[in-house]
Amino acid sequence: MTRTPLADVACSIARATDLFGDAWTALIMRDVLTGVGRFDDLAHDLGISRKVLAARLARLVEEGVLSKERYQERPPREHYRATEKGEELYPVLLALMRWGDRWCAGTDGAPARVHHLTCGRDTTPVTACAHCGDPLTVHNTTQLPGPGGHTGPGTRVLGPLLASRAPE
Amino acid sequence: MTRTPLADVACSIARATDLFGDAWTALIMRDVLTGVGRFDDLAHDLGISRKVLAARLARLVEEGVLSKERYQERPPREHYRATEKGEELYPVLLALMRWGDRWCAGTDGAPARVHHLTCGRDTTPVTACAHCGDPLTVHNTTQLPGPGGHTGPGTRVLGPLLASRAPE
DNA sequence: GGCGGCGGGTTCCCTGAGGGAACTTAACAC
DNA sequence: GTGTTAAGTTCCCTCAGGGAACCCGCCGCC
Repeated sequence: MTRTPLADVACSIARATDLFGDAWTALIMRDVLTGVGRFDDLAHDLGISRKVLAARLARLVEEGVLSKERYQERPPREHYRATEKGEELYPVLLALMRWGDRWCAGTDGAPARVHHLTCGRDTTPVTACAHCGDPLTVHNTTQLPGPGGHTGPGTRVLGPLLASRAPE
Repeated sequence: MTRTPLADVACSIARATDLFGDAWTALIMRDVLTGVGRFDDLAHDLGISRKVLAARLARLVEEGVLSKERYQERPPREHYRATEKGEELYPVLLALMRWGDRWCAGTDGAPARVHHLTCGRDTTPVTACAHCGDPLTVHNTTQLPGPGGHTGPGTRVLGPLLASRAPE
């Protein structure tokens, strides 16, 4: 299959997707970020093949998203924890969860609530502008080439194409 | 392969991942949301196999994320556009892009900038609490079972496990 | 001190999804 | 009637994922 390598494309979405665009990675990160860090727990909880789980974990450790730590010496036991790089995937999970809540929830509502400890309320994650705090949508934003947007052969920028929408 | 079906798991992340947890889907949505909607344009832009592109588009249309519209009659030409359900995937893309910018960008910076038309500035997407506007992180939130969190066999809730972190 | 169990993987085989490229159909355009 | 563009479809091949069995170090215990 030789999955098309996306990491070298000049698009942060592609680069992130190269790691994250796998059905299991998001769920592994969900579990690890919520405290499930042991191999067997992950395997049982996710229903993932142990082989694939081992491969995913190795990849995530290699990428610096997880770290493997020995939490007891005798007998030697290890678990996986999120690094800072891994913890910052949390907003991606929240965005996915929010979308799933809105569009995939059954009649009885969302399967889980997010409780914001700081303000003490159940909350809904909103993707907002860092400056003005307004929610960002397709319609009130546009993408422009950035400093790293070298447009060589085979590279792509998250296109500044919004203005030139396809013909009506 | 019979990819493990995740849509029936009681977790919105799993449900969203069932659709979105594929390397191509995120990139297709990126393109469609930025105005690339024609089959050939997508195929060239992404470098995706045409067979897989056709399958992905069919799936996305079936799921109600994209719609296929005829934009000219003679000769008949069609393109794909995001539905409301599809447009709401934008925050997920922004979160992915932000993460990629922070952790995968080269020395020359992010490949693209997000410009917020409403406030007129280049912005950084922040995942914030809908109530107080504070950024949400792993540390200031916890997950609790929601109304749809029926914990039958084979179902899972994004666990309320944060408090009971694995042993140190 | 041998036996069972647990945690954390690794190995095996099998299926089927993805890659690549060629082929197809339909509607013009010259 | 030859060429071009758009939008798929078909073919073959390889390799990643699923499933289940196997393995190894280190216990606890009787």
